[in-house]
Amino acid sequence: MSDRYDFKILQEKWPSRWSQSGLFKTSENRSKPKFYCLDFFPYPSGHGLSVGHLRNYVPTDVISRLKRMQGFNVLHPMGWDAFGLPAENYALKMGVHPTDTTAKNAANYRRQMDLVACSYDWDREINSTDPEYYRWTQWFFLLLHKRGLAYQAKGSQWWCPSCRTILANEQVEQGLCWRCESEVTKKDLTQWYFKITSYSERLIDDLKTVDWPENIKKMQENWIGKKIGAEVTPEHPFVEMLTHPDNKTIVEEYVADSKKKSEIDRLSAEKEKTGVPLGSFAINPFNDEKIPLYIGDYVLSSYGTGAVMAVPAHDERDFAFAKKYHLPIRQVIAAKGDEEKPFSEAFTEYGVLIESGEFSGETSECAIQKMCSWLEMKNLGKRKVNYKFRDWLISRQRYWGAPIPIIHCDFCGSVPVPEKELPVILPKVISKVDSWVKANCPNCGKSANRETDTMDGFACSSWYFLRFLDPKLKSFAFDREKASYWLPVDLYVGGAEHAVMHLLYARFWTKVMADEGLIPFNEPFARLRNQGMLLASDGQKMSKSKGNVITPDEMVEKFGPDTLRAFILFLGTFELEVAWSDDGIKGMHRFVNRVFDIVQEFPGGPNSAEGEKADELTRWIHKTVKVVTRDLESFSFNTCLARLMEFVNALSDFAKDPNIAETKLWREAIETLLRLLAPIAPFLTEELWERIGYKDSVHKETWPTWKEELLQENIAVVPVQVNGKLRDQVRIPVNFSDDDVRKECLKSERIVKYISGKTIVKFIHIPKRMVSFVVK
RNA sequence: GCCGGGGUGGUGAAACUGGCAAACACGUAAGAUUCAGGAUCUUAUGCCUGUAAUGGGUUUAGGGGUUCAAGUCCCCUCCUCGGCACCA
Repeated sequence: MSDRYDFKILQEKWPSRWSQSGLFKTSENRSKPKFYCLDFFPYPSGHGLSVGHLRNYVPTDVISRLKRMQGFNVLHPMGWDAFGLPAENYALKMGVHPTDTTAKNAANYRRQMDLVACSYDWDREINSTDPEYYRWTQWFFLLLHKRGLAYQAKGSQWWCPSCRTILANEQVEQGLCWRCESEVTKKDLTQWYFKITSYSERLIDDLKTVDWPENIKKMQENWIGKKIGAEVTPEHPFVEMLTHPDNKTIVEEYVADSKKKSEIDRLSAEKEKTGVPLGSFAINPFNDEKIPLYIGDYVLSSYGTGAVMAVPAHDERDFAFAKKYHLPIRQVIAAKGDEEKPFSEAFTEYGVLIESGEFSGETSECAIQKMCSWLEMKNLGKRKVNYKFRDWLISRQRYWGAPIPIIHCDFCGSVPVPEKELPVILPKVISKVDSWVKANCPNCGKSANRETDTMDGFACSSWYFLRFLDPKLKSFAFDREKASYWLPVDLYVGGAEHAVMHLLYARFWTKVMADEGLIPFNEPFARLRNQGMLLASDGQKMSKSKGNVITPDEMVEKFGPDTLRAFILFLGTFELEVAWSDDGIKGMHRFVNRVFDIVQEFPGGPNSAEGEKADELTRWIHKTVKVVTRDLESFSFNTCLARLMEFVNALSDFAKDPNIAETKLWREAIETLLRLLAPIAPFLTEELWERIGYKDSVHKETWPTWKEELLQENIAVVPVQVNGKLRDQVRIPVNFSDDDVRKECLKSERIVKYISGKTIVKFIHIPKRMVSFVVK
């Protein structure tokens, strides 16, 4: 047997043994506590995985392995969110059916995940494009429909010309399509929506109950955009109704004109605001004054009622508009104490009301409340909560998706496909096939047409975490009893780019399921963490077109899976973006080899170790167990590796001493090292575990624990400051009183040098940390 | 504009409730080994200064403050990345 670390031999040797013993199969042994560790549902792209993806999959794998060793029942599954455009476009271009591309790509992902030893339970692999999967996506559509949460409406919506489909609001980022980054335009179409807005309150409130990164919670909150104001009758001024006959022509021209302008122009904040008078007036209920009505392009039709009371003196946009059209600008709020100050631009801050009748003198905050109450009292209006949030548009004008299970009947309207007829299976051919579209109305039996739009892919990922519990179950989407055991997901890891898409949609579906009584929880993901992006060594994003992609395949070939895994963890702070380093991975390879050599060369012996050095090694063992455990649990993978490196550096020193290296204590040290390293470097540790004499797998070992009392030292080396400057380090027994410490410090010449001839004004002693003299 | 994250050596980064700034690596330099290259090992490495030692000074974007003590807390300014953006 080779006495060098040869990862290629280990890669041959171990995987078959592991799969034979079923090491990573999830057990349903309910006597253990459970841990559900999940990755975001990946789309298996034709490019395969890059090392960047491993920043997601390696940490979750390490945590899963840690939790297994800690005695948890771990569910760590993987599956494929495989509906989507690339496969469809590829099919159109190359004539290969998406089913085949999808299967091929998924198999490749799985091969690469195996390559880096991800310990998924592959018996639970799922694929959203499998009819046995999407039948349940369709079932959930029907559930939403039944509960009045799915509806059709015509409206102006985002259209991506490159993807040739409508998108939901969340899927447009800075005017660009989230997937292909094309500029989006608007289009009017009748579309299916899910009424996610009726869950706005709960989607905000329940954020308090989850352990998620603050910024993701904030993004969701901002996206929902709750705001309280007053709504004053009339509630909806339709343009035609309110247009005075004399102004009809110019208003119509204006509306036609605005429609021609591109979305980009209309959205620009700097653009000059335009509008035309309707020729009619509204009455301000507060002072009975006539207010001219205008139609303008800077008021959003989709927010609130689509009509606003302009306040030119206190809003920059209204100010600009009023100036342009010579409308009166009346100041009613002033800065406190500055009420007489002349006024030349919009004053948008809160202040004190002036010239506002009975409300004059009130602060803005109070006035808002009082004026709302005043309106409500007089029955002229009421407090109103508004949200920026829009309903989720789910129709996609694409082939490769889950068909919306609806039949359009001329007589009965849109009729849901009966549950027992699910799944509505996609036609084999990528085009509208008459024989597929034609169907009988489930209601009246007359001939009717199927809905040809498919569902947004985010529908598939809104419930997939339930399917893993029992992926082959025929009778329902998931096993309800298992759901109450396994869920919610204990740890969920993926990229921050899904902050307001997938994560919001999945939360919404979960709440609907809870309302239906299907599940006993309201939030699907208890703890969420986002990995940072991995850039190429040139600091740019890895992309095929730039030719800077690094694959796990080439790195495993060069350094093996253990080194690659450890390096991915060591590379940088988990949440932050970091650039790949070719030199860095060599350093990690050195470390892995050092571990191999030291364990191999010094397997320990029967002697017992005594004395100061033995105590020191004992402290090292316990301290390392403590910090490594803490670091893994807090996602500080980089410092975790640093601790393990320090430990190995220290062991290298200890090994030089035969009074240590041939003892049982040394044996304990290397066994502890192997256990701690097992989740990170599964091949290396398994091989060494065998070589030091164990028959069974290191991955079945229990996670080491530490004894707090064994990491205490009797003597602490404490820094001593004089007037804030470090002057010496003094060895102080930990049980010394403040006075003893003071005396001990004053024995140091280096300290006395700075104190002599002066008086000690203050003496501070923080045990084991710091001594500080203040002298004058 | 608003919201959120950042700014620490040549590089990636550490630093728990304020308590030795720069752990752990990479890189670099010198030495050992080697026919050579590579690999490995040892030592040094924030900056300035130096009488060379157990020396002195200085340093966490910039400025001010609180404190015996500040990367960490408070105030102001600058830069940067991400999200939202005519939401009245």
